[in-house]
Amino acid sequence: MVSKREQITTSAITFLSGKPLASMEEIAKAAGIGRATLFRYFNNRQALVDELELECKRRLNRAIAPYLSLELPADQLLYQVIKALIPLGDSLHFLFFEAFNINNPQVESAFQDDIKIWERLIVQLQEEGLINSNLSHRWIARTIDSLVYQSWEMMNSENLSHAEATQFIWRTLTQGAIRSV
Amino acid sequence: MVSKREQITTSAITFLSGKPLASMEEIAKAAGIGRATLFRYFNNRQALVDELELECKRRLNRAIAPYLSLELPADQLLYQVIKALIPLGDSLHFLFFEAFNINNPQVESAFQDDIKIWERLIVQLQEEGLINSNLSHRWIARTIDSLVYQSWEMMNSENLSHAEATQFIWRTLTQGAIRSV
DNA sequence: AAAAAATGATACTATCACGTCTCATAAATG
DNA sequence: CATTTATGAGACGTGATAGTATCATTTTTT
Repeated sequence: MVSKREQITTSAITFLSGKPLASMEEIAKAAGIGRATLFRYFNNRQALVDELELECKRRLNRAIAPYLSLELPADQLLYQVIKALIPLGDSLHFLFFEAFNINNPQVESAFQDDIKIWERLIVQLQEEGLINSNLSHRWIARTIDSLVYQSWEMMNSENLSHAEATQFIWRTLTQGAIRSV
Repeated sequence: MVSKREQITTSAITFLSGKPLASMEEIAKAAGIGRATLFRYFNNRQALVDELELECKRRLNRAIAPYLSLELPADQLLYQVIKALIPLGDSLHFLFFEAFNINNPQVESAFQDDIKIWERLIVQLQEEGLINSNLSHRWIARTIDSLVYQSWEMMNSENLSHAEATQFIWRTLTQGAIRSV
């Protein structure tokens, strides 16, 4: 039994991930409710967006939490995390687009924890000698982000399956995409 | 001697790549002209955006044209193309953002040629046995796009140099970013 | 210097989306 | 069945922006 507020949230994340600049009326319509009702649940657009960002964060945390406690080797951990993120394309796409304008400091601070988890994972990879030492931490972190993001778009527009997406990302990360002579 | 129209175009591409939703007034101000003058050069926003997209396309073509005629091995060709694209971050970033809403069919068809050039390059790579055969053409094309795009953002926000960007992209493409045990 | 063209400022209209409010109706609750 | 609550439709005011039009001023041309 999900609350109506949760229904709206879920619908809005999906809808906004496809049309980030949609009006409140469009968001309401996509959720199957009237515009007035949407404003009854969320005082204004900012309140809605804040809520959506936090919900996305919760989803990401929930998806990867099981693996963080397993004490896996860093590369296996990374593989599991990527695999777990793939089905969360909506949330990730929404966050990527919204990342520019996270205004609410409360929301922003909530994401600091996740950034730390991410950094810790990269450092762990480095300590186990698994990072291509020619590349910087930041580059690697962003490359992973980019590939996950790209997967979502291709899963939407060019029927790429979850399984393929996971494999493509992993192969690209560990083997590269092309061979140089 | 560049025309005023070209000055405006250049300024607008740079400005919009940083603030894609800027108003006409902001675009005018960034170009150092009045809003009215901006509307004298471009009848409406759509006309401006169309022009900017075509200008970006011209820049990309101009940058890579020299290498297309050289009959290089595909991997060297790709390397040169990527290297040539790096300084065009503004144009690429603008196009990435605008890619969603290319409405003008005339503009859209103009980009078909480039897509073909891109596809041809990937096919050439494949024929020379340089593609990781576990990955699809589309995946590889998009991965390259993503990495170039990512470079632009990092060159802007985290003082990544052109040279580093080129090397990071190439290493990531040919070696991957991490090693798996 | 005189004429012509380009420009900036400003006012104006139209549109669109946000956010508020009211009211009639539907749904849930007792 | 009666009451309360939730909802949808729509009116309304507000503010931002697109696009048009005017006019004084600057710049360019001749």
